[in-house]
Amino acid sequence: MTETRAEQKERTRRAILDAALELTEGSSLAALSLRGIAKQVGIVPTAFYRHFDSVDALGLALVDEAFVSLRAMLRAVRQPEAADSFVAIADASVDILVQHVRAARAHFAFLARERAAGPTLVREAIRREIELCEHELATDLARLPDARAWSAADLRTISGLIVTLMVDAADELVSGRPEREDTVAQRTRTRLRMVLIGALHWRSTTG
Amino acid sequence: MTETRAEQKERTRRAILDAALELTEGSSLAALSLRGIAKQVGIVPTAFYRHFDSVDALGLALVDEAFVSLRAMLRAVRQPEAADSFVAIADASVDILVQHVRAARAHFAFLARERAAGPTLVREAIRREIELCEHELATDLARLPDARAWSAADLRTISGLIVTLMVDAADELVSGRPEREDTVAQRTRTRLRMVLIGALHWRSTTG
DNA sequence: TGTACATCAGTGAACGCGCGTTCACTGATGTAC
DNA sequence: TGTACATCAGTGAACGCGCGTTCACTGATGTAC
Repeated sequence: MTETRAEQKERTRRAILDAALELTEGSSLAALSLRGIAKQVGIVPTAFYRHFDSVDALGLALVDEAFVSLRAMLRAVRQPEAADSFVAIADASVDILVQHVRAARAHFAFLARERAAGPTLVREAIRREIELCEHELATDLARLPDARAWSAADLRTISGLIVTLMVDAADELVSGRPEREDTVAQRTRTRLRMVLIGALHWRSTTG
Repeated sequence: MTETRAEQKERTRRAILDAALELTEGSSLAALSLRGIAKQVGIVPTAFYRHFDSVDALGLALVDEAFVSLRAMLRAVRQPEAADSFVAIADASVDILVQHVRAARAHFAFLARERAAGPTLVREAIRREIELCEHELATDLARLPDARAWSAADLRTISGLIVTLMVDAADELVSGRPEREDTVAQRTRTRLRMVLIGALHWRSTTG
């Protein structure tokens, strides 16, 4: 045999998750239909229950999966590297965002959608994840020598701004045509530069 | 009689639209159910057809309504007034945003949701409206004396940044608890200040 | 290697339910004289 | 003002459909000897 039963089962499970991600595009998690998924996968509706306890359980699995992709990106962004300036870090982060969104487009599209229109619990979970991200960025920024002039509140403002711009870029990347990728990346780099210039002149103009 | 037949009919139509907006919260336009609306309004499902041709037609009416609220806000923001600085304009714009979101919360919540998860046509319409908004802001900014140092591309970057931050603020206002209103407003004002400082130092550091 | 049995991914019929929409109706409101 | 008729917002029965989930089943894959 070329494929064990376990491998075949995993392949079907994967196909169900992929079909769910695909069908969710253009509507939402709440509108997912078991029978639609089954049709797309090429199994009978009842076979679904060999892989998930219910449609809700599938929804949870999708959320978990998408979060794995999101956290993988955050980890990559935080990877310590020889960064000599804010601008260099920002540019590198945009590259990492673009790469990860390209590699797991369906997951990021799912997150972008459910962040605005998902069930309350999912919305809150995504929001919490983004807040965590802001907090970690603030911590990372605080370690840089140029950051000494900033108060804790300044750091929160700056990291909040950066994360908002990155989330907006991710939204654009998943909702636009793939050929817009470079445009969005370039625009986001410019935006981040402008924000960083504002941040660096912050105290000198207000304090 | 205290109410004409026409007035009563309009009241029911209004009740259908309000019920639809309320039921759409937490899910999406695609998941709207005629029978759910009818139950909420207190009419029999078939009475719906005295007011709308179909459920799709109701969806279009909601989009139209929400756009009226959005455009009313944009008009208010552009109202020429004695604004002596970018910061004063920005602060005033945040106030107008907060007021309008408070007054038409359901409409803005609808737009925030459908922008990410609505039918493709609706998503594109909202996106176009936001782009138009960026373009108008760029035009307005170009008229200000301080803007002479900026190229057309700079103007687009700046207005894009500002609109992105305002849209994010609107998202926060409709999805957070109402008591967060002041926090969101204050944070947005601070963000806009930082961006404007970056914009004012833009050419001097890069050109 | 061959046989007898166990496992279990996928099948197909069936269930009760809510869906959008149609149709002929009712009876209060509105109008013409 | 009173009467006879028209309008039409809302009613209630009915339709065909897709939904999630249950159940007993089949038959290929896997295992024990």
